[in-house]
Amino acid sequence: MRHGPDIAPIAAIIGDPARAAMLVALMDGRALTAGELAHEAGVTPQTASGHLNKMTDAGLLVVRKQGRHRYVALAGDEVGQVLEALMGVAAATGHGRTRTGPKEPALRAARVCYDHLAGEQAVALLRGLIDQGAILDHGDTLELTDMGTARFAAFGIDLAILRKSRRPVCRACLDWSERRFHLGGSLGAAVLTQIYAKGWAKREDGSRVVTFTDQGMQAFSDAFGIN
Amino acid sequence: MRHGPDIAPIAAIIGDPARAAMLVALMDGRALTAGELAHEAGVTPQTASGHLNKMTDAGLLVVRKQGRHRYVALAGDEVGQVLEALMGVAAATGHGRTRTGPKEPALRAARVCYDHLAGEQAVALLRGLIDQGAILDHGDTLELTDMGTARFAAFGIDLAILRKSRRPVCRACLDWSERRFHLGGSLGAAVLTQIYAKGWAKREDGSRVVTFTDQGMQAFSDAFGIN
DNA sequence: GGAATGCTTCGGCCCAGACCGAAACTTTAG
DNA sequence: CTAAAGTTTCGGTCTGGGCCGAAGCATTCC
Repeated sequence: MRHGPDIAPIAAIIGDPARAAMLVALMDGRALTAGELAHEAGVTPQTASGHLNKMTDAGLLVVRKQGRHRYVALAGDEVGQVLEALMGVAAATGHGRTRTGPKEPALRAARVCYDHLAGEQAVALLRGLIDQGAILDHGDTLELTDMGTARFAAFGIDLAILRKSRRPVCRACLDWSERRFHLGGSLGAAVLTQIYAKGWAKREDGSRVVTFTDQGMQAFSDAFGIN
Repeated sequence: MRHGPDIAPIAAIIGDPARAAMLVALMDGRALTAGELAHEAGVTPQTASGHLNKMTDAGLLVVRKQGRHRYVALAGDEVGQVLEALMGVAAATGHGRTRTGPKEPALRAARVCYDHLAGEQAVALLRGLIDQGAILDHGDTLELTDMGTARFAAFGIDLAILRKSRRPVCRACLDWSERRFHLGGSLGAAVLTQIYAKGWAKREDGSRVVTFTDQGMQAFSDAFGIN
């Protein structure tokens, strides 16, 4: 502990099986109630309550009380990124039977990563945007071109609004199943929102899987120049 | 625990203060002996031995026995990336006094990240390489151009050798003090090696700080088109 | 109003695991 | 060969913390 922040307390919090299960359950970006998380982790509500207190105190979660429910969500996409990174190491170092990613093919194809799209489709999306010249990757951050801004405006996303937030608009997020980058940040979140709004895809209940309709997949590919 | 690898055991291992101290001490990329790590973590050798066994079993460390010493190093740059990511969250969520990065200005300017350069200088380096057209950022990975290959050859780095290893040559590594990307991978490591070899800079003992000489800084800036 | 639901606090049990002392083992030094 | 240094294994102690039962607040429903 010569310098830099102390990572042990944070890692210790993630290191408990019940808490890790809760965090993973929250990785789809939804806000869940304390009771749902207790069931998810396989512990009683009073045990879960203690865990949630610890995680909010540590700044990993944010809470919103609403009626008699307590809705909990990940505190930010930074937390989600750490969880994905840990999954990468856990998968790589996992005792022998190293599976490259999720078992279910559906999960590998398209899933939710915190609040944006991940998986094969997401990787293809970013690749298509770069090939089209809508996004430049300038080393430190992804950079949206004017052409890209216009394209997203046509897609129904107003970049001016996104830029007002402190959250980075474009962010390269490492996909632990594909081992490639996909589009994160507020723009990545907005794209997923639009995909839902247009009815191209919907989220499977109780899972991170995102299922595209046939027409949705076609429209998605056309819109972003995939293959 | 619906799907995906189990992150709790890995996080639990990092979550112990003594083990976290050892891992952080190893982040400068050197291989340290078991005794040195015991001292670093403030525990007795026999306690450290147990910790090292756990971490090697988990795949976080690699060991090389040499004489009566046991040299230990991080198992790969993936592990280093997780540690840096955890530092980012620990710094961001750390009780109020959020410092953006290392306190010491020297540490912020240039330091070692696993086995390559990090800090302001490293970020400037990658920026310069991209501006020069030596490296293209193609979304998923950084891509070295032919021009870049020639430039590095002139710098004394043989890319053909680097490409033989399974380790990625170019890798974008997120700098937790600068919050920007710098050059990692085997090429990043080779650059740092050459900087040492040319006498442009040297590592401070017992610290991650890298100190450039005046001429070294000048030569470094000239070589990579910084500012 | 009473009853049900969701969540929290309190108290106590219990176990994993971090720690060290002592001693053995291995390699280098003299 | 003896001595010393580095490391490991064994045995035992002890504390931190995860867990649940019971009870106590809120909020909503009837």
